[in-house]
Amino acid sequence: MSHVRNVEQFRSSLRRFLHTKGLKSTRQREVVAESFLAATDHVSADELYRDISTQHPGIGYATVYRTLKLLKEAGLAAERHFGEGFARFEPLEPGQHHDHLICTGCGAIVEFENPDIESLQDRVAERHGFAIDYHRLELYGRCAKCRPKQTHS
Amino acid sequence: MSHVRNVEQFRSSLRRFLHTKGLKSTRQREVVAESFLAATDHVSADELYRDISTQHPGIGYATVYRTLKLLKEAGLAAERHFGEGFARFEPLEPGQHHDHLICTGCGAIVEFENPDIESLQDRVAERHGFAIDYHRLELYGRCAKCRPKQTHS
DNA sequence: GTAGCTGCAAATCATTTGCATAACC
DNA sequence: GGTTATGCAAATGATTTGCAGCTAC
Repeated sequence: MSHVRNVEQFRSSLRRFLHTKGLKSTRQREVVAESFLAATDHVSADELYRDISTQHPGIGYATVYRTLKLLKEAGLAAERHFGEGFARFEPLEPGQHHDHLICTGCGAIVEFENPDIESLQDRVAERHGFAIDYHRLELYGRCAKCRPKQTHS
Repeated sequence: MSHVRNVEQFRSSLRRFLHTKGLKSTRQREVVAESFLAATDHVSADELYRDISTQHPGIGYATVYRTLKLLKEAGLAAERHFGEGFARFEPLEPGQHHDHLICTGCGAIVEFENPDIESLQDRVAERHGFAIDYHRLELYGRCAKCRPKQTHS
């Protein structure tokens, strides 16, 4: 889903963000951003760090965390918590949003979008006087492969 | 919403659970369970510990955590993460479920239920071959009080 | 009795931060 | 050239665990 992405565009978005904020565009930040995009979606900071380490042993844990935080601020990454005790991150296509189906058997994560659900959410929020900025919807269950076979007996 | 609850029923559910598992019903576990029910919904372990401390200075942090874990296993408590860096817990009415509206201004948490959203979720899951066990839906935004006043200019 | 608990302190794990040095603009 | 970034190591904060003594069954 988010794999079809314009790397160049992502890179320049980041540069623009850094420039606007008076921050510097460094080799490390480019490397982290690049690896982040190249990685499977929903990497943890640790996974990303390890990925990077193989090619760039110099880059430290702290830099990975610091860069991920910047990417979030730039609106280029989203932080997710799937109840594993640590965070996972995914690249964000500007203006795009999706929710997740998580298989409690094999850990597979499937992304989906559903406008009908979203408009119902808006209606609920409105009813309570809220103005929604963002939301989180996760469905936990068993994927087709992990589903226990039907008991026919 | 979950404040109207039968304390006696909760207590006996816990006892039954402990007994089935060959675990013991102790004074501390009763105290923690009691305070948990008495507390405002969505307490953190820390808040609960402090609550308890005032009446029962002997009970330690570890016991609070351990009992909360038991309550989860017993299906009597749900653990929630609202992005604060720690967990919040709420008593669970058997078979009842609800979602949350969270104000990013004042931290207010409002519970809601919406069957229409739930059935759409089921349909989405089905389409992907998933069998849903549970889900999590959180809407983040500003409540009526915290909403910036409309800019009319 | 004895397996299962408790309380404390120490351990763990993810994430953050202080600081001296190094890199961008 | 001065400000901001990096990399390490140490700090933090939430949660867990080891262990010696205590308690329920």
